[in-house]
Amino acid sequence: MNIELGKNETREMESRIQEFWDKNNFWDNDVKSNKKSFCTMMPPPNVTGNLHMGHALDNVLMDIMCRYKRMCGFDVLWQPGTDHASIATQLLVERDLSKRGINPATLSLDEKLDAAWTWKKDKGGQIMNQLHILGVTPVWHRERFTMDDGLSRAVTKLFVKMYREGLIYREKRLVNWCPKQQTSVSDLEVDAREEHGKFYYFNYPIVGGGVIEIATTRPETLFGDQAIAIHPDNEKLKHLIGKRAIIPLTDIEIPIIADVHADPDKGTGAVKITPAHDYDDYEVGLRHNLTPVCILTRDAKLNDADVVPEKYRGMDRYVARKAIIEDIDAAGLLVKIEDKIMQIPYSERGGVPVEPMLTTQWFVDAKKLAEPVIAAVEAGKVKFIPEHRYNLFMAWMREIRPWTISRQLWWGHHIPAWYDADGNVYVAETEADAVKQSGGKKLTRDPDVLDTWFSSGLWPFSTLGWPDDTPELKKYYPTDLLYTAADIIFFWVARMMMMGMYVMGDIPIKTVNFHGLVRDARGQKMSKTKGNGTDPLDAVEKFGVDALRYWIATAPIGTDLRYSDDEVKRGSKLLTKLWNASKYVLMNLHDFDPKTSKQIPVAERFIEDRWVLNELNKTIADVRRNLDKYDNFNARVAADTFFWEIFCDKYLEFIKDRFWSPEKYSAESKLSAQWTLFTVLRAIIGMYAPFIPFVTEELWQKIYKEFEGGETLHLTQYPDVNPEYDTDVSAMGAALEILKTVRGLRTERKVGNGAKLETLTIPADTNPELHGLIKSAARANNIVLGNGIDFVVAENTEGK
RNA sequence: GGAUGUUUAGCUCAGUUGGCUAGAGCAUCUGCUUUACACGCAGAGGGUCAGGGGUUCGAGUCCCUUAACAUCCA
Repeated sequence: MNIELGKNETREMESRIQEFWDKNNFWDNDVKSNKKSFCTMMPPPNVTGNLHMGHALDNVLMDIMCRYKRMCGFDVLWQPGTDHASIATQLLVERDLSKRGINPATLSLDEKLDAAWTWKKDKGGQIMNQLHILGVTPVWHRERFTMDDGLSRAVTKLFVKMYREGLIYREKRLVNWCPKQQTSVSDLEVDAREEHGKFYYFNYPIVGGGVIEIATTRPETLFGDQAIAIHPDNEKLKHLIGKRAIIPLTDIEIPIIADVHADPDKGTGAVKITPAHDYDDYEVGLRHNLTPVCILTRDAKLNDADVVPEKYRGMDRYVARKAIIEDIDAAGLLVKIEDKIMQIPYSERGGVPVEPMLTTQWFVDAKKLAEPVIAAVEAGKVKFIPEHRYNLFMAWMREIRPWTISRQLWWGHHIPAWYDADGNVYVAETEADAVKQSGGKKLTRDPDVLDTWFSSGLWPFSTLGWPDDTPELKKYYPTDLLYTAADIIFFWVARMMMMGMYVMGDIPIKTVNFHGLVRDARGQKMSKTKGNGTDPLDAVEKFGVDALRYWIATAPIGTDLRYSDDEVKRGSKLLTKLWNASKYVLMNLHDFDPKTSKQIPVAERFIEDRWVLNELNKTIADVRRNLDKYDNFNARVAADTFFWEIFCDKYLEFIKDRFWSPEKYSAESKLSAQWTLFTVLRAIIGMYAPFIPFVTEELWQKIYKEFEGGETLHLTQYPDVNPEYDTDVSAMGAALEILKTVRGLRTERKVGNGAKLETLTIPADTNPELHGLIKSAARANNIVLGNGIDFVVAENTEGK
């Protein structure tokens, strides 16, 4: 073999290899093959998004597994695609329009949609191109978008089906309302933030004399009050139950009622009940037949309801709060104001506190959908990694509430419902169907769109062709594995589970692997506002894709990962080491040819040869065992330990003398080492292939392709345990011990590692098979058998 | 307030079902231009495994408890 490895020009090499892969569609699935399938779904990123470390983490971890499975002979389908991301995209498009001097509010729906599709066309490919750079191997030509025709058809079809089966319904009730975006949002899109607020105590005059003191954090809603509640067992106040109180600043009378909601130990023990503006109060209202009266506009200003005095109409909720308190004070009704730490629910996207708002929305009966999921997960059909996520998932599933799916937005899947002039609703897959249902009336379409997670919940089967009955669905559903960050366990994973069970009758994913967050070197969350984020592509420019991937493969299960350039440099070091080791192996194979050189049976090879093969076997078993349970971290550690410590630091050193001074050894000494080098290096390259696919491909192309045939390393068999390599190498332990002791003595006696030893004394009972190895590895001219270990340094070290 | 997780070397983390002297990388120190690699090699120092209690022949690992931190839910 006459192969020389030059300098490794990482980025040049990586783009060359990427181009080679791109030309060949190596990663295509084959639905017709008889191979066992391995299927996974790419969590669809926002179509207009930019690649960040989180995406890099998901996709590289997934890629390691897909490459591994492919090399294990699976028919791998990794389904890529992007999400329309409803509100997130809509905000970007509107911002872009405004920047160009166009007020989005003045555009028609069609004009806005045009703008969004144009934007999608321009920016939509970007994140996929960025992912591509990471060398990941989804089946690219199968890329889907949640608003594709096929996927949209799935959404419509399912909506109609669920409506007909009573799982989707339309109802007027309190929902989380974002006054900024002026849309409903689901419970999940609300974040509680701790804030310093105030607890206001003031009096309501009682009809017939006296006052009742209440405490509230939201005085501005008082015009919507429908009652004051007192706990029925409240000894101090229960005599007031049945009387009527007057809302301050008005002459409106409301009843004082008995309800357990009024905690005698909180505040004053009496609470104002505002059914249209508080979830608990809404429930109280239902119990007591109170009418919810809404006193806020869609942008959270006091409205024109009869109960709202003229003065406060049009005031923002917080302006009104201040004004009302001042006026209550002026009226002599204010008792006191206390500081209070409060949890304020904020709209995730809008960035302002949400308002419980009485509106008509579409809901999914999540409780019903959750039942079969809970049963399936309890039956062990879904594996969570790490396991403790099981509890989190199940707790949420068991307490799931109705899912608000309508959004007052324009970008997304428009709800397939139409109304006639009387407000009757017709749900149908097409407008024509709806008209038919109505008996030919003139209908208008529901203006709302669906929560983006409604369509992404269908992802595991809509991308496989549902609602059509496709061979892909039969073969690849349920999918095998999902890597994702824990923060979308409810948003996405739970919704996929519910939709999957409902539509397909089976869970959509067998194993869900949650990884941690990527943090900066100091452990801070990466965020745009802090500016401490690292663009994965910057890291690629600095260190190369393989180095970044190697770093990602150090992600221990379920814990956060800290990014720093130094960490990624470790990847570079490993790559350089692999390159140099390969270079060295090739130097020693220049007079070797696997096609013609004489075979040396493993049993006849030198003990160090048999030892390294034996260690290789153990390592391969270890790596495979870990990869089989999706543990990339321990797989990589096992490969590293073998490659660096066993192969490079020990084996390559042990055999040097056999190459430099062949005359001292048997005729087959060199061949024995050459065969061993040739096979072990191949196994190392194979083992590392899923982790660092570029450099391993390059090495394979240069060294092994001509002997093995085939086109790419990544479609060869993953290294497997070879029973022939399991020979008795137990004697080797003694040699390693002796050599370690000698090195220790060298340090102790300040004898450099390069210095020759005149004589080396080793224990008399040392296995003779080891003498040659010990002599050469310890750089000793003579071996003497004696008691313990000692040496005499050669006077004038020769060969210097 | 509830739930879960974390706490092991200066730093970042491993440590499988309880079992030889608790490991790695980085950092530190010492030596080495040994003909693949100084992005390297050979060594060294550094840990009361968060604190306390318990089970056991034996506990970083199992149980109880306390504390700090993190995340999720309310």
